[in-house]
Amino acid sequence: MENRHQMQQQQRPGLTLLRSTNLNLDPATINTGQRDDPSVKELDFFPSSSLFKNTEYTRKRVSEATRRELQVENYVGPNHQKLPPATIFHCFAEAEANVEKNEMMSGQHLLDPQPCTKLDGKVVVASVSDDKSGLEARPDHAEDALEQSSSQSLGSSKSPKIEESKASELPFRRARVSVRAISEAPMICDGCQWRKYGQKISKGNPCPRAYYRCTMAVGCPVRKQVQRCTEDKTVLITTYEGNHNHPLPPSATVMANSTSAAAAMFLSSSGSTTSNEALSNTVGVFSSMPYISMATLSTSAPFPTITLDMTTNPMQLHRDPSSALTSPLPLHATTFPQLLGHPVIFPHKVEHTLGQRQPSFITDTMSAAIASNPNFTVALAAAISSIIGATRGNDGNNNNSSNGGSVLALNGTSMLPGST
DNA sequence: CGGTTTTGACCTGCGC
DNA sequence: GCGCAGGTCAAAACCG
Repeated sequence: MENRHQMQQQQRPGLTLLRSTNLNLDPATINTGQRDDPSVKELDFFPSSSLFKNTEYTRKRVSEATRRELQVENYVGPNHQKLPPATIFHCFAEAEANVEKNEMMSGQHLLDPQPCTKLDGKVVVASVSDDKSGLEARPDHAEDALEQSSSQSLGSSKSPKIEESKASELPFRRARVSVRAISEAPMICDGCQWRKYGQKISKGNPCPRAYYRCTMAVGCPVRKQVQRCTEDKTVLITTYEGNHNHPLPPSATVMANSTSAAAAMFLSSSGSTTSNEALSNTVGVFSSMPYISMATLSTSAPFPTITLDMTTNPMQLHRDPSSALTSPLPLHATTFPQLLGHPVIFPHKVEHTLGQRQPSFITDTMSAAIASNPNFTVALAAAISSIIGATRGNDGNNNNSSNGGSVLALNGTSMLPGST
């Protein structure tokens, strides 16, 4: 029996190791804005990295109008502190420097090619399947983390002893991020390429659960489960697990960042706080993600799971009308553009602009930078997240520090670098 | 023909 | 130890 299983493992590559080509992403699945929009500009976003040396990447167009929609929501640390303006400025300066650096390097892509963001030698990993210290993984350990994630996903193929020792080291072997969204489509389009490898009817739910594996890169450990909600068939529950080992297209990055931000906040909190605090902190993150109305955390499951509920009204659930930062704002029904391709409908969206909450000297800078260069938002997010990483390092000693981390919501989307 | 989906069998973990 | 349920494998069928 055991021998048979080992044979299965050895024979597996023939099926699971797939193409290095055929990465022609369906244009409909990429958030390119209005394709006929005259303001649409063309830009490269894929690297010529070794990973994709033999792949074909098409030039994708990104709507200028879509980019202008990017909004800086607010700056909230794990303890709900506002980020000091000086720190924000530092982030912008760093972001600008990185944008310039990236753009000067010919042949370099405009977006970070790695699932973790490198900043001046420091790597900040926002990972769904990460260990206790994973949010500040060292560069030379980034691959180890991925390897670990991968091996954990395929746990049965590893020796029980290794599994055991790893499990004993890690308070949570891995976390999952579950996204609830209203969709008529069989699967939400998150910009990644998936291969279905199984389907199962689980107990208590007549709707089958489908299992998908990311096929955008060989050996990518990311998996997801898709299932319809028993109570409401229009609600699609997508559960992500693992860490991409390849660059993501912008449309995928948005979702990946959002989910990784959730997991990252939870995991970082869980390392040094109680689960209640972790939950509190994690939920706090999503006060800056208007399209995510509810973030719940389940630690009763084998793996801690964060559920991002995009199906209900955020203001009714989590906004505190007495707070200046969370005062009621005009709402309107909208779709979430980053997930378009299939109509994923989010009931409400906070609508306000940069200047409403921040001192003008900051917001003007932000507006100009964001509007003029989409790369800036990416670099800015990376810079801010690097500060988060630094802050996390001090969390143990300084839980009430006013230099808390930050979450940057762009167009209602966390831009914390990382991946699902 | 190569990649994807289907689907029955199998493995593993967990509760009793 | 046994049964159950979730998760995965992999051969066959399907598809473009």
